[in-house]
Amino acid sequence: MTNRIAELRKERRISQAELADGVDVTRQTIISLESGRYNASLLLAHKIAKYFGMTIEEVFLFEEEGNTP
Amino acid sequence: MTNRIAELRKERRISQAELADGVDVTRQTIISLESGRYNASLLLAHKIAKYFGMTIEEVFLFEEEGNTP
DNA sequence: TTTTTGTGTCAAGCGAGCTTTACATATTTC
DNA sequence: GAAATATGTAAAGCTCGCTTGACACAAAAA
Repeated sequence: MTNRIAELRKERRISQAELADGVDVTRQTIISLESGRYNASLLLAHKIAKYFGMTIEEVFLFEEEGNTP
Repeated sequence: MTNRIAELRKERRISQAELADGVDVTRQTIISLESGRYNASLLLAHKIAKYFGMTIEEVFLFEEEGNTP
């Protein structure tokens, strides 16, 4: 799973600190999400999507993983 | 945050075990999600939504919580 | 009546998500 | 050149998401 957070943030010229503040987490958390260290929780994903005025599916990309039958 | 998992599951006459199998978690996890013991991870939320042929936003309901300014 | 199917509880354990604090470095601004 | 702004790393700590395994009970099927 990947996400478009850094991309969307730069498009809109928003700093990590600004976003972190807007969705009520620390800057560390934003860094970790952008660098793929771990995935957002469902709640945080929703807050971030809402912050950008998009749906979760538009911000977080689930490229058909877990297809190991 | 609430979800419509139990509702959707019953509509389609699917058992908890069947759903658990379909999204690759244990039955315990489904029970816990349905009873609101905790929230799904983003990845699991996506799998469940996909299982029902819906979006995350349609299955998981974020009723404007966290509005404590 | 016995067996099967579906739902639920309890408890221990591990890794993921997030926090806090502190430090490093590059770029801009004064 | 000094100060502010933006991004990044590292490590310790807590809670939450999910697992495993065992047991309980009700309703349907045999």
